[in-house]
Amino acid sequence: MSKELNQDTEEIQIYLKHIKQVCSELTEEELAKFSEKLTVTYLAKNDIYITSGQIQKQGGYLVKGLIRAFHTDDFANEKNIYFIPENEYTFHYASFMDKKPSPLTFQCLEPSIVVNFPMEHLHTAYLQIPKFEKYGRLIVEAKLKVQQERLESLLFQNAEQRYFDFVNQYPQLFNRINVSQLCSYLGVERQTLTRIRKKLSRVK
Amino acid sequence: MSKELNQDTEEIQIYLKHIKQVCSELTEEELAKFSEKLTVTYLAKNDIYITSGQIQKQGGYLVKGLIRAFHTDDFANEKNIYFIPENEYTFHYASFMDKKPSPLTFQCLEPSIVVNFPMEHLHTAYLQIPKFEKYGRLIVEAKLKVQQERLESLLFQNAEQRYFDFVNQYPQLFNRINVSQLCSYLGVERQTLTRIRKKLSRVK
DNA sequence: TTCGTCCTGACACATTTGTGCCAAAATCAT
DNA sequence: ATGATTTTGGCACAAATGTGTCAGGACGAA
Repeated sequence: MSKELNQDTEEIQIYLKHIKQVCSELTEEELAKFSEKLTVTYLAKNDIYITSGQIQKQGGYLVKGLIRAFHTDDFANEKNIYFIPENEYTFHYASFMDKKPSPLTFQCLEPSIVVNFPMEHLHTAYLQIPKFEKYGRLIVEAKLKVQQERLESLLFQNAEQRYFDFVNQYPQLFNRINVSQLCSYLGVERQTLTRIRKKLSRVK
Repeated sequence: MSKELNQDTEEIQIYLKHIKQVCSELTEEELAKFSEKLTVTYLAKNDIYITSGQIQKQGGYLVKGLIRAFHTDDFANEKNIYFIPENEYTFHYASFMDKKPSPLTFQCLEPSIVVNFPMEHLHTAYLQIPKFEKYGRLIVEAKLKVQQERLESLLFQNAEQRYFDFVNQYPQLFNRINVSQLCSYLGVERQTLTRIRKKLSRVK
C-alpha cells in the first residue's frame, strides 16, 4: 500500500467532479479549497484498507477498483456485508460518524485507488462552506435509500429473489464477484447459493 | 382519523422542541416560520396513517403513540419492517424522497398523534433557512446509523442474538409489542420466536 | 359476568438451510 | 506449459426453520 500527498492527480479530479455533480452550487474555489488536504492511496488486490477494531481517522472515496467490507465472527468466519465499487465512499458510515472502531474490515478484491480526506477536514468544510451541508445531506440520503432497500429485501424477500435481483440490478458488479464472496452478502451459505443457481439455471 | 390545522398546539411545540434540540443554531423566528404549515393528525388504535402504494405528499413526526410499518406479500401475509415509537419520523424515507409510492403500510398499534409537514414545505425550508440543511443532514445521518446497525445484525447475527439485543436495547418498546408483531421484524416466523423465547427462559 | 376475539405455546410434519467433505474445473503465478 | 491455489458443484447427513393446526388463557366489549 503506497500513499502520496495531493499533487492534483487525475484521481482527485475524478473525486471533485463527483462532488460537483451531486451539488452543482459549489464553486470551483470552494472545491479547490476542499481538495487541499486530500491524499491518494494505491492498493493492490487483497490489500487491507481498514482493519476492524480500528478508528477511522479519515474517510475514503473509491475512484477505481472494488472493495469488500466483511465481519469476522468468534470462529474467524468472514461474512461480507458490503461491496464497494468505484465512485462510492469506502468507510463504515455509522462508526465513522461516531469516531468508534470499525466493526468491519475493508479489503480490496481488485487493485484500487482511494482518495482520502481527514475527518476534521470534513467538519471544517461543513462550517466554512455552508453549501457543503447540502452535499453531505444528499450523499447520506442516497446512502440511506440504498441501505433501506437492502434491509427491506432481507426482511421480505427470500434468498432466491435477492439473488435474482442482485444479478439483474448490478450485472457488472455480479461479474466481478465470485459465488463464495457473494453468498454472505445475500445472507445465505455457499451451498444454499449453489442450490439457488442450480434451480434458476433449470428454469431459464 | 381527525385532522386539524395548526393552532399552535402542544403537539407542535413538542416537535419544534425536538428540532431545536437536534440543531440549536436554528432561531425561534426560523422555527416559527417553519411551524406555519404544520398540521396535526389524531389517530386511534388500528388506524392507517399511510397505505402502501400511495405517494406520501407529506411527512409526519410521531409525537405520541406507536406505529408499525408492514409489507404485504402476494398471499396477503404481513411482515413488519419497522416500529416507530414517539419522537421519530413516521414515513418511508426512500420512497418519500423520490416521491414514489410507499411500499409499506403504516398502522397504529396504539392511539397516536402525528405532526405533518407538506413535502414542498421541507424543500422551501432547505432553500430559505440554510441552517435547516444541517438539521436535515443530522436527522438522515442518525437514521442511517440505526438502519446500518440493523442491516448488519441481520447479516451477521442469528435470530436468537437479534431477539436478545432487541429486548435489552429497547425494553420499553419490547413491552408494548406482542410476539406476533415482533417476529417478522426480527426476520423469523412466530414459531421460531416461540422456540427462542423458550430456550432463553430456560437459560436465565 | 359472558361472549367473542386475540395472543400464546405447543405439536407433528415437511421443507429448507447449514456443515463437512470431496473431486473436478478454473484461475493464477512462475 | 506446469504446478499450486482457488473456486465451484455435489453429496450425505444434521440442524434449524417453516407450515398448519389446535387449545388454553388473556383481554376487551357489551
